[in-house]
Amino acid sequence: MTTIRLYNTRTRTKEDFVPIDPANVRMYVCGPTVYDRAHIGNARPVIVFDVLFRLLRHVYGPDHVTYVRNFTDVDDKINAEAQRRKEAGDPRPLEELIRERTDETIRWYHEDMAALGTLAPSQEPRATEYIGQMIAMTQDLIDKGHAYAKEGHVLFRVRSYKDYGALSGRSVDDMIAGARVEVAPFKEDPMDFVLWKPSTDDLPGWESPWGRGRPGWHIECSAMSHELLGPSFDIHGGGIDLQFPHHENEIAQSMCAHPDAGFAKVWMHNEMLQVEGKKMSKSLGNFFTVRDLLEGNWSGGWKVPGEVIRFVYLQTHYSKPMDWTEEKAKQAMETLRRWYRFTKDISIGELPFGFMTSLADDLNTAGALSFLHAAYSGGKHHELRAGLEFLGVNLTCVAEWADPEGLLVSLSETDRDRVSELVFLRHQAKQSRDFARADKIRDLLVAAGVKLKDQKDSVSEWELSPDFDPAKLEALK
RNA sequence: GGCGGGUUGGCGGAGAGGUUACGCAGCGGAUUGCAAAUCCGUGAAGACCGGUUCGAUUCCGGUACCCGCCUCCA
Repeated sequence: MTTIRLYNTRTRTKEDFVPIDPANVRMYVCGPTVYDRAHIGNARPVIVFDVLFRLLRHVYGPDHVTYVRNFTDVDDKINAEAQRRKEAGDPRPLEELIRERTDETIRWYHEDMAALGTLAPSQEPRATEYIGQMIAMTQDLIDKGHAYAKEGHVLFRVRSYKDYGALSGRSVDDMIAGARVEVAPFKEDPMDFVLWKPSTDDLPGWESPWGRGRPGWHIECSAMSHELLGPSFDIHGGGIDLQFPHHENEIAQSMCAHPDAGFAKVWMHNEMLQVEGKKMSKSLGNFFTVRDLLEGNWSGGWKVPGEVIRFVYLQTHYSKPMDWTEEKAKQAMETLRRWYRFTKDISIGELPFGFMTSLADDLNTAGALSFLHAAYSGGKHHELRAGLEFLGVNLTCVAEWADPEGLLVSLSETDRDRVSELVFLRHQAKQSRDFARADKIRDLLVAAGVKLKDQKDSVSEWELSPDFDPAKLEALK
């Protein structure tokens, strides 16, 4: 059996992965707050842990892996958007507006992530459907002396968990020294964090022993992972920016509520994504959603197929910062296009030599890809295909933009005749050795997005680029 | 200020204490009327300064620079 090795943030070492129960390998990944379209940074953990999900299913069997990824659907940004709609004149109650907004955002999320070739997790719990469990866990933490209620809030007593800060390598005292937060007066300790907070009438809220309110951010992951995966499970994943405070607080809550269980064994964190070397931000104009890329609504200006986006992400190890650049996207597209031609009609073979070893070595997707290149240049196209399938690069989807015949389907009769005519005219010009004319026609066709493949004696074969523009064919007299 | 991560050839990007990463671009060649596409071949690296070692880009220490987190952003 393949031994998977994973870098564990908790121990800061790469370890052999040994599941608690090989018959049910359990993974929890922090999912999105559903207030808007997912941006391309959100897509990174989704792709990274999708690859891990596929690897685990391969090694332990598809029915022996449980992957939970949550939706945070209680959040101030969601509330703000719902309130904006209400103020705009929508007469419906706030709760309904919120539900509509989160339902819509979840639908978008599913569409966009599916376009990236990711499998659906086993379960996708919504925070609002686990409020009862959160209240119960909060009460349990109070009962055990790890939390206290004050002025409608419930706060976690950080000093009651001796290992607080272990995951992110901080001590409570250091954090207080460097803290820039204003400390609420009802906190016993500046680092204590909220498990429950009161809601005003214009905010969504749930009845609780501490009055009408809503949960703090961190408790949802503790409550839902416990409910769906049990008090201990194998892998907990998310972006490195969640390491502190979110994951630190999750550990504190869960370890204090279930002291002997150990909570998550392996903690994995993906590094952040940049765009053209800079942090992605709306003010820099380099902020893109996945949908923006898919629809060509970004600085590159062209539609980036989901498989291409996925391929670009796979080229960088998850633990390193990744830079999204147009150049990378172009190269990835060319590589996939070339590979597609040689794999489309080929059966799935064995995985290429070295492929699985790389992937099992802390998810070295970039290394695994190099073995795909080797399979390609070695003529082992059925192995190349197997590797692509394994990584979730769906050739059926690639066909939509890489298959010349597929592109021709959408070509009108007139345009097809026009292209054929020009290709034939060029052929005639070549026959009569009028190379000036032949080259002029060639330049026109290329500019219009027609790719020519010259044959020895017969008329050239041709196919279309995705950017084919029939209007440009009219330039020739 | 505290904590964490990074720095590899023109660009992107991996592994390994000593032997070619790989991809793109470049260069040379095959092919072509010339190109494109395709194929073959090929030069080029390890931020800086020390240390360990027979030998380090790979291990250890320091310096510089970059990035992230510390503010419910993956």
